[in-house]
Amino acid sequence: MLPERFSTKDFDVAQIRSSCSSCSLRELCLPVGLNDEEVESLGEVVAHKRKILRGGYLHRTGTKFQALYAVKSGFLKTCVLEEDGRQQVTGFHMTGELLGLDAISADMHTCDAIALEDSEVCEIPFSKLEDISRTIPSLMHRFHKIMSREIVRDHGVMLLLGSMKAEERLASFLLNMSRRFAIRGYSETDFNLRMTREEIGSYLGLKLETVSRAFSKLQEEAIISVNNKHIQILDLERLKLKMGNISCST
Amino acid sequence: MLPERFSTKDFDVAQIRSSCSSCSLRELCLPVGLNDEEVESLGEVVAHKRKILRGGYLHRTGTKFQALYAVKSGFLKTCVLEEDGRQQVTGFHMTGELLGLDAISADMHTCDAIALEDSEVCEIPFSKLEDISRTIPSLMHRFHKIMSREIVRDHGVMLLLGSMKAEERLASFLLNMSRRFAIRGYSETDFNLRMTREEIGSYLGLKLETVSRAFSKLQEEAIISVNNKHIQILDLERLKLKMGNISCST
DNA sequence: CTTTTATTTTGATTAAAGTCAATAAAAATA
DNA sequence: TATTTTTATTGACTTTAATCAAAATAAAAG
Repeated sequence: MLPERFSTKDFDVAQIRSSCSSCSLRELCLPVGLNDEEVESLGEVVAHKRKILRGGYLHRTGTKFQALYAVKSGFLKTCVLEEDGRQQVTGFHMTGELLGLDAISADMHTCDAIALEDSEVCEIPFSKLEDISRTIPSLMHRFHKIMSREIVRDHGVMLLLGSMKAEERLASFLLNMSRRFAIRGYSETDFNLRMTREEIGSYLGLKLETVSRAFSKLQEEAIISVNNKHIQILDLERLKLKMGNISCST
Repeated sequence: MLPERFSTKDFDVAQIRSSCSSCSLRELCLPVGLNDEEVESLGEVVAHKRKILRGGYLHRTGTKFQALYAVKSGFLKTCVLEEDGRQQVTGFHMTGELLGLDAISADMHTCDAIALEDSEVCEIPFSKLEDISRTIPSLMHRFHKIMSREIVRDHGVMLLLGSMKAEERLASFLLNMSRRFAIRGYSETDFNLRMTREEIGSYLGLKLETVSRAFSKLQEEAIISVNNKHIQILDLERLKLKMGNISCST
């Protein structure tokens, strides 16, 4: 199901040192340049690995917060669900990304995290992470940057939801997916989406029919090619023009 | 311009100990229960105070990140501005709240912060905060909770922008304002908004005319009374019903 | 205090997206 | 493989909010 040009090269350094911190801690560790001793401390932090089958929950709203989760493989969505049935997908999460940051606030998860394909995560007990980050300032700083980046990302989504039209939103979404696949060594112009039109719609603040129509429109214009969940971007530049100069970092 | 029933009682403890950490550090310090020595360390952190006149910038997009800002008094908005002129108000900020969290990510401010009335902030140099939080774990944890809460708040705004109608959005906004005024000792049913209809609209993903119509609608229904920026909530319960069971914590 | 500028309200019209409905296609299950 | 269920597309129509425009009100500046 995954594209084929995936490379684990980036993770080799960590892989040699610690069994579980392999790709899961890429996000948190690699950019800070830890020494062997420091990485060893971290090895203790991420002792536990978890597999979640497609459709399964990594965590549910209201349950006690124990650990952050680093996505080792797979694809997940997070969504907030209100009593009245209103639902909003707040994010899609792929390899190397960190989940559970919202739960620190009230020691309780504020959203559901559901696997959109069989996935693996590493548990990072949060109290341990805080302990260790006291002795490794660069790790603490790195963690702060990750939290901050989530805030910046959310502000980008707010801009999208607050000021963009359906087609612009979809273009923005596709470019974001494209970039994130590219970072992980997959094709930036040819990929399979893991989520349904309804889930895309929820994330983009649109109904599934509107999402479907926007896909069809972009295909008519020969900007993308759509076969169900398989997307090919035929003209990256024109797709970027569609969203009108907005950066695709959301 | 501010409502009159304001009390500084909550801040007295800190005020005795350190001149500037008075109300500015309420958010960050008070709930962690620091001892005198710890508060003294913090006094060094928040040495610098700044006044911003109405319409003035606290910080601008793209400028180097140096410090977080704790609002000591006044009222500010933050907004992201795109090259094509698209603008989105990402938040309104009142006494005791912390600004600049988005800037940690790339060592650069990602939004403008503009005073909507004459305001005072305390600068909290971020590197110092990180240093000190190493020796005061409870402060570090408190800071993590604040960042996490910002993420939760943003998810709430995403839900609002993604799934609520104009009138529901405005009801949600008013209830949020009401709650935040109440926390600070002001009336929860009678207050002056500091922002224009256009700024409310930008925050809620609506045009100013739509915001105005929604105000008029709620007034017609005798749920609120509107006199320009002066709002009276006549029926808090019905206002809550308007937004359909969604919590007003955003 | 008067003039100018900015803000707010309201109406008429247009554009965009939602809703309802039918069909088709894909995926999951028996 | 056949059947059921889920997901996606498309059309017709409705609702919602945006746009355009004018007037009224409030705030700021001279």
